[in-house]
Amino acid sequence: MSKAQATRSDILRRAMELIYKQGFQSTSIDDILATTQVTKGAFYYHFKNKEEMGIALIEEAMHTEIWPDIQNSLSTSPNFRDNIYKMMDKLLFKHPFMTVEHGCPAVNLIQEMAPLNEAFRVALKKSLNKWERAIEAEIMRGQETGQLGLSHDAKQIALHIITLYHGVRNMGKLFGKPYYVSFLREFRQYLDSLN
Amino acid sequence: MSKAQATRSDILRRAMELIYKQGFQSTSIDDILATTQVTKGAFYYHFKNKEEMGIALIEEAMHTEIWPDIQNSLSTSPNFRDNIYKMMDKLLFKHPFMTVEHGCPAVNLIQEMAPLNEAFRVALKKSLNKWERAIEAEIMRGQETGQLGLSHDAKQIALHIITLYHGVRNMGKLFGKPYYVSFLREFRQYLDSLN
DNA sequence: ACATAAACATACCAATTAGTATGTTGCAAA
DNA sequence: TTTGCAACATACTAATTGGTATGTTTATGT
Repeated sequence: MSKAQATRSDILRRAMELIYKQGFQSTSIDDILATTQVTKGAFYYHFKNKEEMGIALIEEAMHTEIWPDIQNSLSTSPNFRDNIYKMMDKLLFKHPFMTVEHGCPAVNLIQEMAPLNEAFRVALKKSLNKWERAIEAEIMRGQETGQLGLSHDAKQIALHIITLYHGVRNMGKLFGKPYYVSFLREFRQYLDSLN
Repeated sequence: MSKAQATRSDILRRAMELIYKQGFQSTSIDDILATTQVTKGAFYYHFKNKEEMGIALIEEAMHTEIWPDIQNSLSTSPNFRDNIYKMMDKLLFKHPFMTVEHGCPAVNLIQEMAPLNEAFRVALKKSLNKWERAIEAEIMRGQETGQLGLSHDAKQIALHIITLYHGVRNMGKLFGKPYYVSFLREFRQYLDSLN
């Protein structure tokens, strides 16, 4: 990685941390620069403006942070229910920097920015669609191997699972980690109720 | 209502609108004043600071906006499933100022402010607990009338329903009203799967 | 009618904001 | 070695921010 690429990556990493904790609009560029070796000139060399940096964040950082957990879970065991459950468990409990307190950066950004900025909405939707298709594929694999009836709509279930993830990430902010635990129980029951 | 109370109420109503659409941190006091007949002196006569106004918003406006929909649905029909379904339907489709685009003000505020401000977290949690208990009571009524097995944990189900509401409000920001429709179908199935 | 406090109105301030203008440095090709 | 551009660095600006200081008006009890 060239020095310039490293600078760009430093900006994005630090921006990710701060935006995750404070929100996009409330994180100033000076905030990001203050805790980095980067100056304002460097920032505006790499990004046209704050918005473009946010979009880059979604497309790059987001992708390298959350996607691995998903791919490490799905299609690993023959039982599709176990895989989806493991995916949820990993996202909620095993991620290196996501906390119950601050939730999930993708969920947060959707909440904050989707209504305000079309470019954000498109980038976030694209990112979520990828996840949805991965879950959908796992469910269809379950159907093909006879673990799940063909009458179920795989896409609808996939979206429902993502909806649950969004919900639990928000509820966790109020009720803390114990709610994650009780949610996972309910989630397991939901998966088993699909027959 | 005295003139002073009307002023205070004007501030809160307009603040609600703006905070709902832009978020708490990104709504400035000048924003609120600009579209009201209220001056800064009046604002700071009624509220110590922006934070205190936000707390008042949660406790008052929130309560008069969302609570009626809940009480108008629960305990109206003998079938507890119908009532809970109706509550969800009303909240999602029938509310006078909530839109799919901007979601639910309570959900938004939890997302944004719960990790940043303890007073907000407490006020929001209190507000949500009230809702949770109302749903829980409805479920227990269902158990007492033999519509639902006693082995179910009413509180856990109530929290799960609220989790779903949080999730769908967020997902709606990306996928629009059609997703609400498909979610409601899935929600009906979930309610019926509880036996 | 008048005192007194409640309910405002206006002018201001220091800090912060996104963004720009104008530099400088370092390295790679000629 | 010099030229040229990529990759920064520094200093600045106009606008916006939450909050305050210091007034004026309005209602209300006596």
